[in-house]
Amino acid sequence: MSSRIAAPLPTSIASCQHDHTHCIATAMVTAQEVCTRNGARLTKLREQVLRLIWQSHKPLGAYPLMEMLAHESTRRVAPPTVYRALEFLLDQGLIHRINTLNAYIGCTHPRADHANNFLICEHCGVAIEFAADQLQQQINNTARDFGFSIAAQSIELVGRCEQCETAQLQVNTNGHNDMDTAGDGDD
Amino acid sequence: MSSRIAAPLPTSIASCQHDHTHCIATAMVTAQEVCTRNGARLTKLREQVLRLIWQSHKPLGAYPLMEMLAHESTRRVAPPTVYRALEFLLDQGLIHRINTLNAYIGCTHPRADHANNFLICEHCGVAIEFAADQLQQQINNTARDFGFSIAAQSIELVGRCEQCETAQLQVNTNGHNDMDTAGDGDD
DNA sequence: AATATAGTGTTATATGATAACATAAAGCTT
DNA sequence: AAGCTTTATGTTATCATATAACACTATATT
Repeated sequence: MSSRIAAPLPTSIASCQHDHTHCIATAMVTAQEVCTRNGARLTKLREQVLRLIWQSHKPLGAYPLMEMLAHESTRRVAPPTVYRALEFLLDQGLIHRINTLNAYIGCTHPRADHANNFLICEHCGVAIEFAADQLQQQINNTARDFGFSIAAQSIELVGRCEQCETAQLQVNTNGHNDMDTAGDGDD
Repeated sequence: MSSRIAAPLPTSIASCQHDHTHCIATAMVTAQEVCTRNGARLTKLREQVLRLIWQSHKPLGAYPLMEMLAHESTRRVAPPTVYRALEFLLDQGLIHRINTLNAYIGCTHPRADHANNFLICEHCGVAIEFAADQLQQQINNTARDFGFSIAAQSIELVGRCEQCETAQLQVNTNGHNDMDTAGDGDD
């Protein structure tokens, strides 16, 4: 098996069995640490945006996020407000942008090298960040072969996560769809 | 060295030394073959769009493409016209979409498995499609480890191609920039 | 307190993509 | 070839994503 990032286990993320309150809490503490170390300010707005992004393990678009913000504060929130917060969080390595979806997701290991590698389930919407040493080695080899120096890397694998794939097989076998509402249940 | 796709050699693409007329000609012939085999129609418009995309090895946005079309035909061309042609060409595997850039580029090996792997030079704008067996193997391993089944894959490495990196080093050494106009010279 | 810097609010607009419906062209059937 | 069906393109309107420019406010520094 290839190496993975540590906790929380991605399979448990996808399986909706994990304590997501813990995910959020950890992320917020880590975020504060990262910002402090970088001499950056995790303002109220930025923290609010990060928390909203962490509401689930599904990538969140800027405009849905904007509406959530507006809903929380009863004031109007314009695009630049959101995009500036997103830019800050991206710069700090606290979130990633999923190019395939034009959406944003919390980084599960903000301290490590900031590769941008995701498994994206097209059924339940969950995006699982992964790191794999051997894979990274091959990436580096490829770049080296071409004399290419990498500044940013994005690997996005779109398909079906284990849970949805299994459920889908059941559909094929049973003749009815157990997963009709699966897409609505966050994390 | 990792395995690569066959001709034309990516390094020669980036070096602006290759016979790009040949690239275009080959692409158009292959496109016709692919369409014929698939029972699809490479209409005048679609061929025109494919040819325009193949004008360079730099990803081309839909709107620039639209203007080029309008310029060629003196009639107005609306977005759907372009996007439908792009969709067709994507379906046939004749072009790729570069998610990082919201842009489109000709596929250099439309017959092979349709991975979407690119080295994108942020200096000269050229995108080099690559295939590497060992890398692909690691991708597959990673997916397997997570029980994830891949439907579509996109690897985008952004950085500097060999030529631009070398030129940049010269800048650092000489104290002046030899590459000021490099971004303008297509392939 | 005065000043500088960083962050946020606000308006307008750029950029990328699609929905819905109308028209035209190509392929089939007789 | 005439009529029908299917596919492709034209056209208008609109949605979705993102940024530019400038005003104002809060925070940090002196």
